[in-house]
Amino acid sequence: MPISDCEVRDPRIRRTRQLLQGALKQLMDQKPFDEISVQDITEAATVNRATFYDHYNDKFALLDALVAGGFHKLLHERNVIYDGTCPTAARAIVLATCDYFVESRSSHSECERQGAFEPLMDAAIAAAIRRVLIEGMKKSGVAPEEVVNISATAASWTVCGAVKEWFSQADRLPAEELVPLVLRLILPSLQPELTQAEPLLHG
Amino acid sequence: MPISDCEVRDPRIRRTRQLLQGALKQLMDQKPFDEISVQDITEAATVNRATFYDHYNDKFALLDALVAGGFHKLLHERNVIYDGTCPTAARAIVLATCDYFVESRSSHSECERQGAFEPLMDAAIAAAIRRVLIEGMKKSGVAPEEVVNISATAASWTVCGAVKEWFSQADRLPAEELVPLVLRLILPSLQPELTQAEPLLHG
DNA sequence: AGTAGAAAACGACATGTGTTTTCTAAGTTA
DNA sequence: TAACTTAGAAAACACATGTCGTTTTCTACT
Repeated sequence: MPISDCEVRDPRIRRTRQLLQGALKQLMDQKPFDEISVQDITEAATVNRATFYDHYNDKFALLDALVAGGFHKLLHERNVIYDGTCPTAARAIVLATCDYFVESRSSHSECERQGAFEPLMDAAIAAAIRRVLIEGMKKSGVAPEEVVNISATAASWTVCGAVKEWFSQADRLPAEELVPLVLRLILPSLQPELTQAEPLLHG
Repeated sequence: MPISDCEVRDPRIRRTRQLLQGALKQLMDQKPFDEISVQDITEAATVNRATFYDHYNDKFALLDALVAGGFHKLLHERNVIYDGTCPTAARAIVLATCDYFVESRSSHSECERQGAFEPLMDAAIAAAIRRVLIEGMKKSGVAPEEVVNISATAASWTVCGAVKEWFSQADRLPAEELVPLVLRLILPSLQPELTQAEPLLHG
């Protein structure tokens, strides 16, 4: 049964997970995710196959951890700290998402034929964005928690969906031009205090 | 090699796929998706296991077809035809999404422990919503195609994400109260013509 | 420094996967 | 209706998956 990733003291655990994630990362540069077996991963990681299952339920869980960790690290490197209001941070988040898509999908050999790969990547990225947004929105405390959660979730999915669509387009705009478009889409989510104020819709 | 689902003449093919989808649907009322094997499905469907692979690459593809088909049918039953502007249709889409989550997740025995199940469901639902939105927005032709695609994708993900979060909450609001909240979130996506007009953001 | 408790390695096992080949039965076209 | 065409059944194959005990190794704490 896998143990939570945060606050792992034992260096062996950190080491093993590092090896597994590194192995998956490396293998994904060579072949698509659904052609990679757990065996391949554990061999490349020089770890016993059974050990894999002490840490992750399946290779999807490993992918999830890899993407979430990588994206979160990317945000951290850029000092992205969302404070609940500032559009600069929102802008940085969108740009980071663009970069992450470009980086991690162009390398991951060719287009994935099918399977559960893309949805999982997307969900992991959205979850990472969501965490950052919720953290920031809670600090500014402009709305009740349920509304914050819904708003942050919606915003994270909006960013992820928009960037995904942008990335899928043959001759896509420069990322800088996508940003204001996306920012406008998520603005209402990031300002939940206005939500109940304006009677924008009728019937 | 699977054949496209639309425009299938041969009744044998329709029958087999119907059986497979029905079997999966039925099995998911009994146990979680990741405990269901292709064998289980084909046995319940009285179809040979090899035949399964003539139609779907794996059980994830079958799930995708099931969800996409089911949700699209739900929208159609309610005569949801998005015309590109009308909030009534948007409202109906949100409500339908709520209902679909409630119906299909509460029955699917317990919470799924892990795996790629939820992301796939979500992606399939979002894709179905996206199709409806794009169809409608293209008719009204208020924006260039790339912008329509990005907007529709973002909106569909927003709806799906918000409803998912709403559904995950312990004591959730009534769906009717969620609707205006979500509508406000997706309004900018549904009105892409305003996108370049207002200088809402600076810095 | 020594020890209790943990995590890792290992081999083995039952089951599931995806594909291939051959054969039959059913649908489609003329 | 007959000839053509193709879906599906059945069985077998190599390989992957997930799980179990057991043994070994290492960490963390006294």
